[in-house]
Amino acid sequence: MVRSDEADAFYFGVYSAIQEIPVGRVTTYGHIAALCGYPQRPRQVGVCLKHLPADPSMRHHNGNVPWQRVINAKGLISPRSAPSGARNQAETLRAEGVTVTENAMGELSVDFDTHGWFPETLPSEETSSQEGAEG
DNA sequence: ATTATGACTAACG
DNA sequence: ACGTTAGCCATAA
Repeated sequence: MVRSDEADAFYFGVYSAIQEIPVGRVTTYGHIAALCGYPQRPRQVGVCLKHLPADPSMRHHNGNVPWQRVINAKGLISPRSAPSGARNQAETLRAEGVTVTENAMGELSVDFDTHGWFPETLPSEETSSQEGAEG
């Protein structure tokens, strides 16, 4: 299933970057895209995730990609993953220690200041790692 | 081949 | 603060 070298590299980069997200942290589609060297293609990150199983509990796929730690730039869990996928995603995040709150409109929100993970580069690419929530 | 859609986001009004 | 517009491009029809 070789789409193209470039696309394949993008997929690989996306999955790799997501796997670098620590337990109890979340980041955004745009940030994953940027880490892969494609800051203008956050949508494609969503496309990559769509290829993964909808059930985060089974995570028996492609290299255990913890896609539940990827949310949108507004700090909300993308409600389109499945009929109740966002709900399921929220439960999985809570199991990892992430505080997920629900708005009056039923939107599932995560506080970036508490759980955000936005390194400038992949920790694996750095000789020394630094991280922390910024505000 | 083209048209439409979408797990997105920054910019603009 | 909120809706609209523009950019992106893999998938699906």
